[in-house]
Amino acid sequence: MRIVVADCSVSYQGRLTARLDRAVRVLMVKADGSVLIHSDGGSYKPLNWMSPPCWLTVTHTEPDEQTWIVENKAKEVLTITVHQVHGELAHDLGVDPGLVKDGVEAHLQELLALHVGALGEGWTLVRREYPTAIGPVDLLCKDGTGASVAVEIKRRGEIDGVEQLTRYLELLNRDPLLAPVAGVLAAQEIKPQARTLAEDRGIRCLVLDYQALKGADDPSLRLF
Amino acid sequence: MRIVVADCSVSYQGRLTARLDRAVRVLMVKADGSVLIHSDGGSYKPLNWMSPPCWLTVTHTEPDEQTWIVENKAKEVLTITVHQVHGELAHDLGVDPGLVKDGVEAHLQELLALHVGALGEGWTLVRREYPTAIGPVDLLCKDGTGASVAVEIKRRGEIDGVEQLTRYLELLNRDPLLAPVAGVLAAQEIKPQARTLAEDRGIRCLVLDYQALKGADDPSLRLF
DNA sequence: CCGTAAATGTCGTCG
DNA sequence: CGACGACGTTTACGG
Repeated sequence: MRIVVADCSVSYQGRLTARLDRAVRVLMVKADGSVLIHSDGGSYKPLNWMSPPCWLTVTHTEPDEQTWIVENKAKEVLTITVHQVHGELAHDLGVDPGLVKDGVEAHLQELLALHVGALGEGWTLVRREYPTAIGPVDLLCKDGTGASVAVEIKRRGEIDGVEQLTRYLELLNRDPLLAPVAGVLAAQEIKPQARTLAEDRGIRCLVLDYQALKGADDPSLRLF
Repeated sequence: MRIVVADCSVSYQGRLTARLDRAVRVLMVKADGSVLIHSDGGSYKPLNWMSPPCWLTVTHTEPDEQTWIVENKAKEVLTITVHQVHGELAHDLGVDPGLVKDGVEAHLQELLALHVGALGEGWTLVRREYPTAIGPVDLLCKDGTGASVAVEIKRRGEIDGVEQLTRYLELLNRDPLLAPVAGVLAAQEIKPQARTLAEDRGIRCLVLDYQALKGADDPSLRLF
């Protein structure tokens, strides 16, 4: 990793054409050759960048000026003209152990698959990732009466999730072995608009309590 | 902007729970208090971060150890334990003039509006950005027989685009002066799932050749 | 390797 | 401020 604070101009030619006029910025060159150009604001997204795999070539066009050219296989080119270097720092970081996450959608699905009874009395799991022509349904279940229910799981329930589930339901209901198939949108948080649309379409909304699901050995599990 | 190369451990509690075990990383502290934690690989996305607006507090828990706590309004907390500092660099960058983009996206609509004949024999343009209650349709056309056709243009045709066009068609078909209105999804690339859904709904899929449209003076223009 | 869905998405625009 | 769509989306996961 090499970090350079420099007065620079930048141009990018690739999926679009973009340019950064001359200013002082931070250039981050990673071990794999990728380059990030950061300003002193915005969010984590750099002003401009080149992702690996890519190759950096530095040339001195003038005594006090460098030109960095970063290219990749797809012929995208990031060109950085370094007018003046204000600071520099380099260090070998080695390989990172990586981020360990907890609480994403996959975990919710896992937990709910394990405790499908939380959806209703006597419910059973048919399978996770039940395949359809347009993609897999998160959970396909049978309710207490043996009727099919498709469950779509989201961290946040929004319009998109309702649309997604609606598409699945439309397809599943064409299968005479399954039909009629009801729908449940399960999420840690459900936006009012999504709830309105879902209920309008006869889809049940269920707010999940992740903590309660995790502590599901606890019989005081509360989902409703 | 302040950059610190440090041996550190990190934890994040907020929309999810995540943790980074001890390793040497680059900590970038921006003028607005936001913090990025980068490793020597991956892409432009940091391993972990806190976006502005947020506030950084540094405490010395032990003589040779700092604890950085970054919090925001939503009570999300990023905690960085700095075990050892290997390098440091600070510089005032000032305000950046920002990225200037030259979009390609709008061009596609422009080009197709000019050469609407490419959609079919005898087609004519009614108008671009034809207004509906839920937003403008990219193109409204008449085909060779005088029937209405709504055209949705995307760089990449995905499910979302089909849903969008479906909503437009539903509205447009309520207008007795227009109905029946057919639909065309036109994109440089159409995903199989989107194609399946579109055709299921009677929406025609059309793959656009940007180069051919650009060289549209050339009578050998081929879209099909 | 390709395709699809998730994301602490981020970022603009528009109501 | 919230909703919606685009993004050089990026990233992870499954066939």
